[in-house]
Formats: sequence, C-alpha cells, structure tokens
Amino acid sequence: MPELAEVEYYRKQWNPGLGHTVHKVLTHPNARIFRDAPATAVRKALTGRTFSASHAHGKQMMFEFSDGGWLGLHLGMTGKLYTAAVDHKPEKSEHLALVLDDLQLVFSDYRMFGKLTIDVTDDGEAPDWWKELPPQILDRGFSKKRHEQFVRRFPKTPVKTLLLDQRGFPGIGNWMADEICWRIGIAPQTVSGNLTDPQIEALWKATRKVSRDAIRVIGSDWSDPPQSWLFKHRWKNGGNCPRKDCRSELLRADLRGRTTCWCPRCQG
DNA sequence: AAGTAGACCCGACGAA
DNA sequence: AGAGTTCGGGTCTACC
Repeated sequence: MPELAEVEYYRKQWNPGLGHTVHKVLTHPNARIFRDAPATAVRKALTGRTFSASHAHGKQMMFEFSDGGWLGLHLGMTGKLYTAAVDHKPEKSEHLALVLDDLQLVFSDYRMFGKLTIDVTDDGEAPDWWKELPPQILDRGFSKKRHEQFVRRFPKTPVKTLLLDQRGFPGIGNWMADEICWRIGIAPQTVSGNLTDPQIEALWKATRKVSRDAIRVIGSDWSDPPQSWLFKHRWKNGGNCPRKDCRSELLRADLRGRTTCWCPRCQG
C-alpha cells in the first residue's frame, strides 16, 4: 500500500526521536527485511549514534544519524513506522526497534516485503545510491521533456504499467496510477505508443497534481481523501464513477499482474 | 491487495 | 545466415 503519500506520513512518525541517541537496537535477526543489511551490521552501525534527520524519496526513506550513519527503509506492502514506549517488548512483526532515551522507533512488517539498508559514510554525505535516485515527481528535475522521453521509450507498455515503473515515476503505486489515468480520461490499457503529445502532457500534469493532492491529504495526517477521488470507490464491487455526470459502474481487471480499476465511460 | 527482485522469453544487433 | 559471459524491453512469479 505505501505510495509516496503514505511514505511521507510514515517518515514523520519517527520525528519524536529527533535529537536523541540510540542506546540499543532490537532485532529479529532472521527476518527477511535484513536480507540486504544483516541485523548485526545494523546494530553495530546505529548503536551510540544520534538520530538527526529523515528524508523521503518516492517510496524510499532515509534516516540520518550522527557521524555519517544512514538507515534506508522501504516499506514493501505492509511496512509501518511508529513510536512505542521505551520498555515496549517487540511483537512478532516488529523486526527492528531503536531504543532511545524515552521511546522506541519501531519498524513493523508482517509480510516482510520491506527492507532496509545501512551505510556509514566518511564524509557524512548521503550514500551514492540515494543521491542517484531518479528525480522526484514534484521536483524540477521531473521535467516535461524527461517525462516525454521516458514515456516514448516504452511504446508497447500500457500507460498504467508505465506509471508503476519507479525509474520514471518514483513513488507512484497501484492506486495512484489508476487515479491518474482516470483523471485524464485515458484507459489504463492504452499502450504508450498510442498516446498523442497532448495526452503525454496531460499525463505529466496529472501525475504531479495527484502527487501533490495525495501528499497534502494523506501525507500530512492520513486524512480520508474526498469522495470525488476514484480512490474512494475503487476497491468495492459495484463501485460507481464519482464524476457527477457519469456514475457508471467501475470495472476491475488484472493488468500485467496488478488489479486495475477504471471507468469504461470516462476512459473509453 | 496496495511492492519489487529476479527469472524467463524475445527480438534487435550484426561477429568471424 | 545468424554468434553471443549481448543487451534491453516486456511478462510473470515468488517472496509471506
């Protein structure tokens, strides 16, 4: 579930720990989330360091610690971040907890599709892989030109599938991809080679608009999106298109392995 | 099921 | 014609 707005929400959940020192790191060492960074390395790197800042980039997060300590997190499908009491005992799905002075920073993930990375840099700079992530949708680097080049590069791929490609649209996930297609009235199955120039520009605009809206509504305090979004109707059987002059029954089908929802009338 | 790494398959390119 | 420790696009599945 976590797409860029939910990621932004979760990133902030650890804020109460800013400025505090990690006294102890609790782990379930065999949990799959440690596949890229062994639990021992995480414990060693973070114990004694002070939590100084956090960053989000698409679906990725980076937590910054004193003296060049960097903890990268990806939430996968079921990852969650929150704080707990300092004497909290880790539950089964709480695979990582950073124990500070008076609270714990907890990473829970019951399906363990999430993962973490650990980097310690000499110069205190963020690790290279972080700096080299593709431009964020709301940054200047996400230009109309770059967007058009990316879309034109995969002419056989359906637009919806393309929107899920993190190299081109970092942070877009399943519901946002459908929301974007719906707002510009393009069927998600349309292969991008069939898109006109104006449609590609509309796609660029809608991608930015949906990202901004989602971060404002969900990213701040996980508010419920308004009824006017496709999001509110997409999961239930027999949901209807929220557009006032439409109200057609929404369709759902598998597209390249992902559940896809669209309005047959608005996105004919 | 809201995510993705990796295996697989395919076609383009065009060696000696 | 058609190599290949190719290369990149495109699809599917395992992960739990």
